[in-house]
Amino acid sequence: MHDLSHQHNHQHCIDDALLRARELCQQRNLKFTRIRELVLATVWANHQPVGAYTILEELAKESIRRPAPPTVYRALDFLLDNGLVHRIASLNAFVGCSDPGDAHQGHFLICRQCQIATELDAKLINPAIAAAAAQQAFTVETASVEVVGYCAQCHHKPQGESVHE
Amino acid sequence: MHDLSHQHNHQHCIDDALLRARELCQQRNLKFTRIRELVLATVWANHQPVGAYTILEELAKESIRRPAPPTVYRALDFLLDNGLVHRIASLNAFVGCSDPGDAHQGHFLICRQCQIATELDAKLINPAIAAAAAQQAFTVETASVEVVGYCAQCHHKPQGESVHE
DNA sequence: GCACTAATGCAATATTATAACATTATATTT
DNA sequence: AAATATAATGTTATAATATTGCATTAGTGC
Repeated sequence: MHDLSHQHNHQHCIDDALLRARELCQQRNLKFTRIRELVLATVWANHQPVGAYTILEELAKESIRRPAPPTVYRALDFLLDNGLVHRIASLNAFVGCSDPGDAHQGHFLICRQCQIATELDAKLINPAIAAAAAQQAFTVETASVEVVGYCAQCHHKPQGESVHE
Repeated sequence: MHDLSHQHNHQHCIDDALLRARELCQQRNLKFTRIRELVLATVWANHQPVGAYTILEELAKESIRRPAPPTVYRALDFLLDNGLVHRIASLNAFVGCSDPGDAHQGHFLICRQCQIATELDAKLINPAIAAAAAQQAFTVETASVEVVGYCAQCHHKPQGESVHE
């Protein structure tokens, strides 16, 4: 598990994520192109989920002509397909996967205040989902869990400091 | 629990949902207006989640001037606030709540083939979520679970032929 | 080089959702 | 009933998110 406390050497997260992505693509004979790398780096810029159009802004800074939305969405599709990022449907946003390679669904704790999305251990949740689904003879393909609340660092702090409200 | 088998008297679901909504609004001194009723009826037209703009089409059929999007979204907000419908973020769609009154989050099984969304028992899932969140000292406010797969009626059938259309 | 495929560029558009302000309906008080 | 207040709806415009379709470019194998 990674250090998700609010004061951590985040550059390490970014470097680590990019390195693992590079390795994973090499292993699978996939192309980790500049665009894909830039998009992944942007997603990993912090632990807050980031929207496609925010990523687009970042891409624009790095290129002469402003890229169009499909550029971002295609890169995101690639990263999603290869388990390098997760999409958080309730936020229409994307976040780096903390455990790529092992294909899995993202289950997230999302802090209302600092917006940090922490991937939670699927092993604790999936059995409960499997059991509940089995009750209805439902065959699970994918499952996503999105929990909203307050993280340990934020839940004692006053509300007003949030970007949200 | 309600009869969600594929051959059921669905008119009963609709009538029941509308009746309970009417009662709930009366109890809480809320106005169950024509628009809200129409929107709820559309959401309950079947067990498949329905998009806001599809609801808008239905509203258009019932009124002289075509309503604008805010009309639908405001009615949906009302219904969401009062636990009469749930929003399924991964589909940008809305589905009737099978247990209104008891304020709760929707946890859903969504069939890839027939698209029916079945609300699953939160009591089986929430403890697991609570436990996983507690591990990270995270305070849960709301949690949503969206499971995609094949329902009992569909999961042995060949792709492409749904029982209910 | 040539053919093939994957990736990207690019223009247009689709889909989902909200903001801001005007008007109408309902309820409450007088 | 008139006056006021509040909630609901109408209306216009626009924001935010995402996709389609087709052209072009880059890399790969022959």
